[in-house]
Amino acid sequence: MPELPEVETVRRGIIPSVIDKVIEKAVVRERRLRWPITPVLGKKLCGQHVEQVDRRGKYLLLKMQKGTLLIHLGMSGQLRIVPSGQKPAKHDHVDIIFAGGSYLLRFTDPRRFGAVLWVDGDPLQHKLLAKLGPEPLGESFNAAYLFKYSRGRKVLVKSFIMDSHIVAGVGNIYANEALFLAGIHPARLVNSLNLGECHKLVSTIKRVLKAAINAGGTTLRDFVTAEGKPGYFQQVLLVYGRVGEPCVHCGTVLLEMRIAQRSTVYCSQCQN
DNA sequence: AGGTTCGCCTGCGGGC
DNA sequence: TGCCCGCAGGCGAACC
Repeated sequence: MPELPEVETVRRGIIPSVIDKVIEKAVVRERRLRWPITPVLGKKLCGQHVEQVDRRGKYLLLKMQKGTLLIHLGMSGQLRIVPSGQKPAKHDHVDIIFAGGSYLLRFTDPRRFGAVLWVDGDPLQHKLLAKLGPEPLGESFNAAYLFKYSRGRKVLVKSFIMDSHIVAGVGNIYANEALFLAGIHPARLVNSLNLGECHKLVSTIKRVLKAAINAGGTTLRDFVTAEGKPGYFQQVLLVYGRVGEPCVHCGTVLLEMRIAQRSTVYCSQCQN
């Protein structure tokens, strides 16, 4: 599952190949994604070129002259640059073909939780983006912000930091990791965090995301880069996927619980 | 309105 | 070997 660092890695990876390249056509083989791909996608893209590739949370924004292609990789999505001759495989749903190019941009997504949407006008006003919280790596996501918006909220801290309306793009893996590093139990009511704990949590969220981006988006088993290379898969995860194994800090066996139906791994000794 | 659960999907691993 | 089952989960929609 691509998390924010993986999406950022993809963004950086495709930039050199897509910027200023004129799009000849789009080939859509399967339009049933999270939302159906518009039948006019090809018409919208034809003759345009990508001016800029931005990211908002886990959404990629390919900005063109007449609008923006909004892409989400969902659980199993990939966005790769592949040679023009490469035949599409089973779950290769969309190809974006450049005029006279020797390669194309291919969207693949076995589970089809992802999305490929055309947006006319300002993409930030699009309903999927308009209500997103601040970027986790941005300055506006800070201790004061987390403290302020958590007051009076009766929700678990893990659910809170995974709420995209609070902060955009913190997924399950990094929520687990950040809470461990912050020494905060995932099932704490967010309202019970003091300002110091908010500070600690904000800084660990930023730290784990930055470290993963610097490592090239490597934490996921099935992640592939824009070049189609698998991630380096360094062992950087301290709690996620390590239930039953010893805590790297104190040696206590890590426990698992379900929070909002998502796997939550923590150290009962280090996280309070 | 805040909080919780649902549903969309396929691949994979384990049990038999 | 092959089938069945459960699990994985981002996130908007629907529900309470």
